[in-house]
Amino acid sequence: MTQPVTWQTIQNEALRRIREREWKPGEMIPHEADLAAELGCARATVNRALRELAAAGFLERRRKAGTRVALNPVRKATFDIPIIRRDVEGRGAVHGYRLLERSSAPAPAPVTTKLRLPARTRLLRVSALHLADGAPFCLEDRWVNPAAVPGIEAADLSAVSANEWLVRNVTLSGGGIEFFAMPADARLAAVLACEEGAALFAIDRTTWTGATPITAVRLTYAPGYRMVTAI
Amino acid sequence: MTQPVTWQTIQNEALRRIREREWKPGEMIPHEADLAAELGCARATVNRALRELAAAGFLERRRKAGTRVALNPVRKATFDIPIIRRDVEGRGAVHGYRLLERSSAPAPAPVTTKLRLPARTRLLRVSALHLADGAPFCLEDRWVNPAAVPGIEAADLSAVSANEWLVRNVTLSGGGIEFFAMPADARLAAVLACEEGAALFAIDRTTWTGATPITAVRLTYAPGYRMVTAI
DNA sequence: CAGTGGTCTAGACCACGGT
DNA sequence: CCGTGGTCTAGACCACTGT
Repeated sequence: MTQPVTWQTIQNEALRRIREREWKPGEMIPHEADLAAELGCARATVNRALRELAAAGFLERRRKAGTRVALNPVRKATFDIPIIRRDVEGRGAVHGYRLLERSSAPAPAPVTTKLRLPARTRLLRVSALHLADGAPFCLEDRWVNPAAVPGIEAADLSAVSANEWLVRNVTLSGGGIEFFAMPADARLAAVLACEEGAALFAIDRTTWTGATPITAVRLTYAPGYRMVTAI
Repeated sequence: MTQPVTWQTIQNEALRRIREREWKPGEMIPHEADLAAELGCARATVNRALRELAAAGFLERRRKAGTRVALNPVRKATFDIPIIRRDVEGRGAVHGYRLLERSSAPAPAPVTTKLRLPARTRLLRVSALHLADGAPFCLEDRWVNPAAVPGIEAADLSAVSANEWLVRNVTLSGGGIEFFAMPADARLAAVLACEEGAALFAIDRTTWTGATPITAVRLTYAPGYRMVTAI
């Protein structure tokens, strides 16, 4: 009944020892070589198991110092940020999309600052409303740097959302995300069909390709939206 | 000037090829063995580089089918969920803590449902306010399953927050998180020193050890709070 | 300086799953 | 069936860092 030793076997064993306090928080655990010998596998296997536990925040590893059980395990939550259509469909609803506005205009200061562009740079502005089963779901307010995204000027954003177009056509990139709550102003209340002052969940996202700013977007969700994940 | 080949070298090269459309979305990429030969390294090195790219959502890998560039790269955002004291201190403020309530009571239905406990199970209820530089920062409303957490009945939660006590004394193995916005009711407005109806950012979290429910907590943040991360 | 984790290599076997 | 990724091994060298 002894199953073959894989790195997951080792990982589960390590987790068990942490959970059952055989290895106590803050305490050093045996070296990779010792564990390999004890558990009857190669050091590389132990390494992979422990490396991932360290990445997940359960262990802290340093060269020479060794490995210890994390004292304050930082819980990490990973969110998938799907394109909105998928999000809607994942909730079992039919996705709808309405392009509200598309223009070129000097971007307001908060946007240019976040994208580190000169003040009042002309950017492409796209506003669109996402619907779930016909009801307002999420307002997408976006500013795109056309210099960094050739082709978007010509793209038909009435059929495919800018969100989706960018995911499909723009290079990989990094960026930042902020989650927060904000009250509905008159415009939001009208578009999202809620009362003025209603508490709305919102996401600000900026996207880059290397040092080139691509887009800044604010997604404002209709009341009741919850962003869910597992730890 | 040729630097030693590490898995990160390979990973960057792969990212470059994806970014510059040498490998197009949906397209198959060369096999591990071919890449290893081309890039002058062992297959295991290529494997690690590509495996992590697949985990990050850039590639899709299947046995026999091979590896292809993801068509809809799912953006993933990872949040560190620190203990609140650290969060406050990380913002350059002094953390304060006030225990508001501590009692034992039958938990309301939403809580017992989420924790999959019988209706009206008696749980330990802890309410506490976290302060940043003396101003209300976050209200912690928590229900703890005392059967699963021996020792908490005797713990002094006026000095250390329940949040921190649990992190230190229980091994949390899993759970769920939900982020949302909600309006301040009368109690929240009073405690967080904001107006009734103000838009507040809130987090519902449930925690488990294996199949045993440990705790359900709602963290409600004072207006203006933003949860920030990088992609 | 010396111990520990980080990584690479070359070879091997296996499980999955298209064909 | 058999190609592809998934993983293990044994040995090796290296980088970092505490002492």
